[in-house]
Amino acid sequence: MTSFNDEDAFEAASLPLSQRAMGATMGARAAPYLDGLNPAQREAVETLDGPVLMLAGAGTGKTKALTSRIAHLLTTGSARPNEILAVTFTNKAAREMKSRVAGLLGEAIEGVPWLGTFHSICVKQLRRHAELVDLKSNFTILDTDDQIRLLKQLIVAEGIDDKRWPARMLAGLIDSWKNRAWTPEALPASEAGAYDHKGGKIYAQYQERLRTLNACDFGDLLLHMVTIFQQHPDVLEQYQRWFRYILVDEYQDTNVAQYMWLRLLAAAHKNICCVGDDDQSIYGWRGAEVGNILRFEKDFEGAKIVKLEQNYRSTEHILGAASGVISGNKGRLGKTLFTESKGGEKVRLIGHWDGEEEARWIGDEIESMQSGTRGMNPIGLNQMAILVRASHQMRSFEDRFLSIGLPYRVIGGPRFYERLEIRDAMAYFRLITSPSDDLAFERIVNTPKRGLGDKAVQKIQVMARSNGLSLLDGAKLLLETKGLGGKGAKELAKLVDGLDRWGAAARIGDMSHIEIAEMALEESGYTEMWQNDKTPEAPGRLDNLKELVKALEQFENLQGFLEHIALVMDNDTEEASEKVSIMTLHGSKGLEFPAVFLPGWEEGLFPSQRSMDESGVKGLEEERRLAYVGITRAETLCTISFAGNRRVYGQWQNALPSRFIDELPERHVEILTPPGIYGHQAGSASDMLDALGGSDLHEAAAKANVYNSPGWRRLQDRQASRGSTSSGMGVTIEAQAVSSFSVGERVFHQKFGYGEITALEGDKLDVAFDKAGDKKVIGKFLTAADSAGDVPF
DNA sequence: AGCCTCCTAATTTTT
DNA sequence: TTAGGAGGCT
Repeated sequence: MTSFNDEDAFEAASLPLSQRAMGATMGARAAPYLDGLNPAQREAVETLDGPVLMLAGAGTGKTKALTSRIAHLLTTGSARPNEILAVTFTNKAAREMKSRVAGLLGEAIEGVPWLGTFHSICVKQLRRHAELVDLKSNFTILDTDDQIRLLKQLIVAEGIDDKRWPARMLAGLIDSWKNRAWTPEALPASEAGAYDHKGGKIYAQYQERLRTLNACDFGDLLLHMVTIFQQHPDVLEQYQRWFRYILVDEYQDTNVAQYMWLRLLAAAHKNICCVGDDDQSIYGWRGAEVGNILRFEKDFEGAKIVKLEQNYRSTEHILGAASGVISGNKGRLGKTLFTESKGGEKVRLIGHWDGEEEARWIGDEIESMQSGTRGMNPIGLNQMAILVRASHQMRSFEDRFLSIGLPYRVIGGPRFYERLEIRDAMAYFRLITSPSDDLAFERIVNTPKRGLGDKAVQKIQVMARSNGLSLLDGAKLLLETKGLGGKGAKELAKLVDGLDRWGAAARIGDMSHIEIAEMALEESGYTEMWQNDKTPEAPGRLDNLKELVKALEQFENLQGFLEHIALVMDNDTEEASEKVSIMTLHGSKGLEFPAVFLPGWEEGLFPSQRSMDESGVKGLEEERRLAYVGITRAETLCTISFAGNRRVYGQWQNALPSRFIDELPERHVEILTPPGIYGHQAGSASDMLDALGGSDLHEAAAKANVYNSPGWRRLQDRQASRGSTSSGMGVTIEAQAVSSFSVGERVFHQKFGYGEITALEGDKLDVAFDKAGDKKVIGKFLTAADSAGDVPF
């Protein structure tokens, strides 16, 4: 089949009428993707030239628009496949786009667009131009583990107490510097002083080490390409000519380095189409700059802004609730989602006594929804999700679901390729393909145990360094010079010999890479190590190793496998069985479920206290966007809940309902009454108390405290005044919580725990905390503690 | 070298 | 509460 382009259209015009009619039909069939688009989507798809910002709210069909745009570029002949660059953040998104583009085009187009993650595309580029940043094109990509081990060596060498200054912390810092496109030379002095005044220095050393190791970390992939583009205009021009049209997904998540890379590439032709939603920017803590999307019009003059606001996912109540919450943020680009679907259930809101009860209630609710006893059609478990703010919240659900036998799946746990045994195995593979991979050598030299402890490894390192050799070669030399004795020497010789043989086998090629991998794992004693391991995880690890070997089948050789795996660490195995999904709010972005539960909406937990402490209003706004993302995951049923008491790090703490609850527009919310003894009618706080009867005094007092909390009272008031047209949702948490404290009063602080007020200065208070000592804190972060909350029970 | 015990710290996570 | 790391003991 031929492709459709301008010439075909031109030819069609000169054809006899009958054939012209046929051509027209074919034309229509060639662009069926345009038919299913609404006017806004269509505009975003058809505006091919110049900068376009597609502001796509949740559930407004942005992937559809994006893929249709690619199809349109191709079918109109505006671009050949390899002239299109489409970038995503995750491999999953890239896969999805690839398959959808293929679906739209059928067989019509030959060739493939450059479609991939920022990192995978940068790797391709960097392998081509590695020498420009003093690397060889076969550089290895370090994972976080390698990175931290390397940093730790530098930190120790620098004489820093790595307990006070953990390597992780520096790894995070360096990462954030790279996200902002700061090379060691460009690092602002204000930043270089971080990490015990040595941050900048160690950063430079680290980069130097990477160069000698012929390695990169993830941040480098982008940063090196930006450097190359800036220093070698000829290279940049080549890519500018090559990629005539650029598309970017999730633009609100781009960091500075990614932004610079994009700007450089688009600088000549400005044919860049960025798709994103400022309201769904939830990765600021990882370097994403909402500013990038907010500034688009200034960055690209004459940019066309298209807003996709028609939502195809959720009911009007769900959208109304989400819109209400997000409207509390300042400086938004501003979109208003609407839907043509009317009716549906309101967002349900329910308070619980504690986290366990919340889990119990949600479990029951899921079961009744599943069986259809809720007066609705039964909903399958696959159609339901529980979205939490922090992963430790998952635990109460897992406990509960295990005990009632409700099948669930946790999404976003530790990933396959990050598991210990997989990384060990891959370190063996790395050494087989590149014997000078020192980090891999360090990792497995004593795994399984070979009697090669710190002392032996140090000897190898000294030998290698003083002779300018890799660790493996250093080890060989050490053996030759008899620098190591006894059992260690014998074992090391065995390992070195093994690595030589496996490596040779891989080069000769009369064994498949799968056989070589199996041989290495077998002869090194690695498999045996787990077979002899009596811990309960061992069988699982052996299974994983088998799975790893199986994964090799899809690759030509070990090298190809390793290169692929460095960037594609995900492993979503689409499971068919019916299970409720439990995941974090972050993990839920981009997904949708008919029924969604949003538990744990409590001040301090959500919005997260830490976020607010560290990033102030910016942090709070990001939390609010997280709330918006959560609500908009739901198609038909959204249930928000909070608990008055929660065990945090073993200590019972009480909490107020989240301020986000106040921000839900009341006409879209239905307030449910908690079940059990608290459930007798829509009672007042005192009814609630009465219902408690003469149980344990502490407990009763604690309950009284919860149900007298401003948040709970507000809920009660709201329930009482339902139907009234008052729009104001009442005073915010801050306004209420800044109530007057007095010296000597017992208070509670989310971070510091319980304490006693020792002095007052306006809204700042001196508090002597039981655990955290004397602190000066702002009143709004404190709540009054009664004796009840004080006593763990 | 390996096991055991004590101490500390504790969001969100992709590549 | 609990998990992971570090340091100490055998």
